[in-house]
Amino acid sequence: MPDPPWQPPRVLLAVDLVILTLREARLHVLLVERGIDPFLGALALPGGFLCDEHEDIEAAARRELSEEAGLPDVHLEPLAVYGEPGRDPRGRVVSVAYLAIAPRLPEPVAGTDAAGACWTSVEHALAPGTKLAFDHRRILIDGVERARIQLEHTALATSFCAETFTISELQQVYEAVWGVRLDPRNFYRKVQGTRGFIVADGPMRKTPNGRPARLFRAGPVHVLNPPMTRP
Amino acid sequence: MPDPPWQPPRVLLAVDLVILTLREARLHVLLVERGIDPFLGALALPGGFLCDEHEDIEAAARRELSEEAGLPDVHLEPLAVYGEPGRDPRGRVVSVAYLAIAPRLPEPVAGTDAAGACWTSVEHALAPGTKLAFDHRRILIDGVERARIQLEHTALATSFCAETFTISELQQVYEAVWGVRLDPRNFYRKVQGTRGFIVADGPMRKTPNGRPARLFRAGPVHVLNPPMTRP
DNA sequence: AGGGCTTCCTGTCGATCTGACAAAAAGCTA
DNA sequence: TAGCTTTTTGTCAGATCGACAGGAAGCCCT
Repeated sequence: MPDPPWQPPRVLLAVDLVILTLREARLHVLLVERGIDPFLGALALPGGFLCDEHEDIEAAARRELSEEAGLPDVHLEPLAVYGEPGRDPRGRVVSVAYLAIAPRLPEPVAGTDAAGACWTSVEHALAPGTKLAFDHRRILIDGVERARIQLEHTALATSFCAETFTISELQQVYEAVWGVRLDPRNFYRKVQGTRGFIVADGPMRKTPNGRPARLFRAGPVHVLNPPMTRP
Repeated sequence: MPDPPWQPPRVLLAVDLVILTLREARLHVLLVERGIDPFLGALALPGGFLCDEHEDIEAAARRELSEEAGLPDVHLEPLAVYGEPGRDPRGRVVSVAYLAIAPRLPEPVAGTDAAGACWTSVEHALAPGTKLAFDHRRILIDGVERARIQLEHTALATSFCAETFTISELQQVYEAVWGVRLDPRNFYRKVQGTRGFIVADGPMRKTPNGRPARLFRAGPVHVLNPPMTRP
């Protein structure tokens, strides 16, 4: 059968980043104001196209992470693919979304490439009145839900914290991401009972207000056994 | 700044399917023998390129599911993206993998498009001597692991069963996918205690051997609360 | 008909985990 | 030193889980 040389279609490949952090005990996401044509001026997740045909997708995500947010070394994991035909008016664009978790940072962002990059509370970013470019609202919802699930089964929460942290700081991570209040005593017992989750960091202490707290750092294990269960 | 009209690179988009079922109480995956150039004659997961630029990715997965396996209506969910630059010798191919679960079928496959499609036990497909095309070994490993996790938290196990099933049939699903032996009495108690997982299907019974068993069908809920825990 | 076999279903029991508290310990401030 | 805050250590009842006993309900065989 002399088939005509049918060629499969080619698509544009993009990466989008859901970069989450904690600011003032609330979950925030990094949004940029778009400076080019589609959705110009609207808020969007950081991201961009593959720079050349030989660039690895995760490498592209790390490049955007560094270019647009100045965050070289943070937790990064694939989230999902978004390739609905009509999602980008420029043509067929398939986007690979990544979830990135950054510890609390002093100033919004420094040395960025995008016009205006700013931390926005997830509550505000997902409020009915806020418009996000493309299907970034859906991507953000999926990213937050993924973070919530990962907090249950993995040690992701330590990625929100600095190198050393107290147990109540870790608890604030869970409370902010899950959007619930937890009992400090039960949380203390649970976290201490999950071997390998956190390890004591010398007898050092810290003095915010009240009794000084012990300092810990991330433990060796990544999957929590038993898992943390949200109410 | 007069930027030269830089164009982002275009890539080929493919879908690959990890289609799992149960045969003789063991987990099987559908593999096809490749009939064209790269990895000709080798075993591979069913899949193919997007047929045109406007086809939805999940629609393409359903199309392949129907063309190569003759399975129109089965559980289908996105698995992951595989886009490493060197994974396909023909050029830059990014593949979206899907996980499909089919109930036990009488004959291997009927009315297929691919040359030789056959159910292979996952144990054999992942044995050290078996070679799979591209990075399909990695995709299969990820698919099986995903199925194991989904069995814990969702009612996916009912997708392996016929419309009505006994509790011990459901238990065989868990044992085959998890690769463990479970206590029938504790399994019975656990499944019955998870409300919405399975619902009784009349007082009907079945007679394989031994005392007749009650028949059930899939319940309304998809996420299990509490989850099933593997040992 | 009755014994033996298989599988299904119902319970029991101790160990463990969880959620809701009490209360002591250790700092600061007034 | 009293009062306040936050951390840390316990306590205790209820829920859950793994291991097991044993009855119930069919079949097969003699």
